Amino acid sequence: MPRRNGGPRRPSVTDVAKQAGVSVGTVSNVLNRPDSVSPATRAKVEEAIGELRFVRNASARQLRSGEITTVGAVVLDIANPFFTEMARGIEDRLAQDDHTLMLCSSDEDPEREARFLRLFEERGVRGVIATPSHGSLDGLLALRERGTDVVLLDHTSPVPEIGSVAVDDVGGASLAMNHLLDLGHTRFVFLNGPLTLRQCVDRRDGVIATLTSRGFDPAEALVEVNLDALNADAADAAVHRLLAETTERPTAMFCANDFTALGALRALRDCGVSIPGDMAVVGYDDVIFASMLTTPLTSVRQPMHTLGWTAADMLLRESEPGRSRQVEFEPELVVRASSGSAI
Amino acid sequence: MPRRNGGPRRPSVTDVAKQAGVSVGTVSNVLNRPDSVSPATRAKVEEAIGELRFVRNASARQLRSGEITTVGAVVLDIANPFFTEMARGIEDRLAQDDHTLMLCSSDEDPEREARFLRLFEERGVRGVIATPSHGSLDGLLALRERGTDVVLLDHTSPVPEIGSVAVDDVGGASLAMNHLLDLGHTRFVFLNGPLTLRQCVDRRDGVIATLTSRGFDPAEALVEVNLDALNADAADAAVHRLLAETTERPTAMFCANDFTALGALRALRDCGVSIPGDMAVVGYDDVIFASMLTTPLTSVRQPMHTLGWTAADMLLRESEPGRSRQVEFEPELVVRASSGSAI
DNA sequence: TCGGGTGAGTGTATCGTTTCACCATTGGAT
DNA sequence: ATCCAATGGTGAAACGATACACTCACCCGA
Repeated sequence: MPRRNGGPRRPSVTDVAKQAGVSVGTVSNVLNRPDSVSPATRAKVEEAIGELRFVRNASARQLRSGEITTVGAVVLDIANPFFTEMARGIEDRLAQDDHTLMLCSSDEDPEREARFLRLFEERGVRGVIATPSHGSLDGLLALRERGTDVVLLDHTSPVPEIGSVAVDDVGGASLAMNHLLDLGHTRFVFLNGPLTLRQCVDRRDGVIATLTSRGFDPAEALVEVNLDALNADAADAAVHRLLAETTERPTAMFCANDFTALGALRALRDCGVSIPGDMAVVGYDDVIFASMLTTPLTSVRQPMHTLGWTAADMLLRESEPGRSRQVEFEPELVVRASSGSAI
Repeated sequence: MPRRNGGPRRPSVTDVAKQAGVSVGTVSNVLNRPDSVSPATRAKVEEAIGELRFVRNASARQLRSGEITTVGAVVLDIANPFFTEMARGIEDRLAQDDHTLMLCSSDEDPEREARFLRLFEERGVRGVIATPSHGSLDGLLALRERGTDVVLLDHTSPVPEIGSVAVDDVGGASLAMNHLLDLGHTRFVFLNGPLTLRQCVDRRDGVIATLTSRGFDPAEALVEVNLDALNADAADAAVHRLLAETTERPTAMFCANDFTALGALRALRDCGVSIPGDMAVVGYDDVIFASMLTTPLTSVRQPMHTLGWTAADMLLRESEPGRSRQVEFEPELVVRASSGSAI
């Protein structure tokens, strides 16, 4: 039975009732419907609560009443500012309705993800917000089918029963490329990540489409580099290789992610390429330190806080009829020194 | 009563028992002590569980058995990599014992902190790990007194009933200063934060002590700058002011935090001060991007993951007798290009 | 044949709340 | 005097899973 660690049993409503000389029902009323109790008895009960240091038992409460004020969230990586910023947004929306967030990091491991989903379900959470790891949505779909509300984050939902909040990655890439084209650049590098990630595929589509629509032949104007992972070291190495091989060097570079942009910047400086003079650079995500680099980084900003806020909002309004279930936001370009002007 | 959202009631052990033609006790045995059930009946029960898509109700389970596998943690800022890295450490240790973490961010707001502590207590968590906001430990002490185990993180405990895991900030500052002294520097800037933060006070003590012990008079060799907040913009402005005012410029700078170091680097470059040629710079925390700057930053690394791991370990072993309750780790200096050599 | 041991399964009390049908007491209105 | 409604309060029945004391076969050795 639940005891204080090593100590005596925690006081229950029964103890409070005894101490105050009333029935348990009255104690419960004081706790949940204080207006329906006379001031005198309420005072007595409250005093007893204080004296005994009574603290409600959430398990019993939830078991009986079924009232749920917890929402579960699984993100890909809790160490990435992109996700923590979204978590902030979720939390802020939940706080408005006195709900709380239970945050877990799947580390892109489907097994961990499944474990957390089961945990949430056993807990009987109000709903789950998830950034699915690695394509497979089966677990989430099954969960939804068993009756738990689900909202997808940074991933568009393929089915109408599951809501989703995402960002237009095709459009984001267009923003970046149009910016560079407007500056007069004609030869580009696209430093992209693995094409198993939806984000990378979408951003590539945006790059290609933009070039084509502006009258360029991608096969000619674009050098594509695909990294194994979206991190700085991989980017650093790739850029070194690129500079060594290429004879006619491009003048602009679009990176799929700010971390890769960071690595690229390091490599470029290493090789004596000035930024933005010899090479304009644009990143993606606008993470916290993008503006704090020695050469502040132009980047595509995603409304991270709003994403989280909206997902939580969608979950809490789940029962409302006829609202839109698939939301997509537009990213925004933040221009800083690293792109500059080609003229 | 707990229902699927909008759907029928979730199946319970009773439903499973009926479906499988056994008693509820047997179902419970299959769930918790599968070896004590014959293979034939176990199969029947498991089939029923699958058919009905039965999922345990955690509230009822916890209410009856008192078994707790959740630990609560409150950190100051979930967006700071320093804290998320510690959270990782906590989670890794908890996973070993099949426990899970409920992570909350107090945003340094004592009211939010109190709200989360109450939530944890009502939930009957196994214990709480907290980085206390703003000095006052009263809430934590009261919680402990009511029987919930508590471990302090990045803060030394003033009382024996509460364990703590912290880092020697005095020693960390010494590492940084000794490094700069060894390089031959003789005039220093200490870019510190507000002295209401324990960390800033301790680091200052370390700076002063080190200078003194190496034969310098701090009043002469050291320029102290106290920022209102530990962020890049404040540091940037302060360094601009400093360079304008000072006639005999110091050659080395120690920053209380990597974010302030970032701002300082920006200001220095702005003013044409070369790094590390004209000014060596050392930061604190070794956050993720410290190594990825154009001039990689020398920084004092704290064993963040280990801190979290140890705190969780301490909590899980709470009942063991005679183990040390106040742990302090030593930080480590990571030397990179930004400090270089003064010779 | 009997007593005892063992393995498999049953039935019910229990955890701490909330809910809800139900009583008592009051103070008017009829 | 009688009835009615309102007000404040009671106490037992849930909620779903677990623990535990118990029954019932069945087998074994004496």
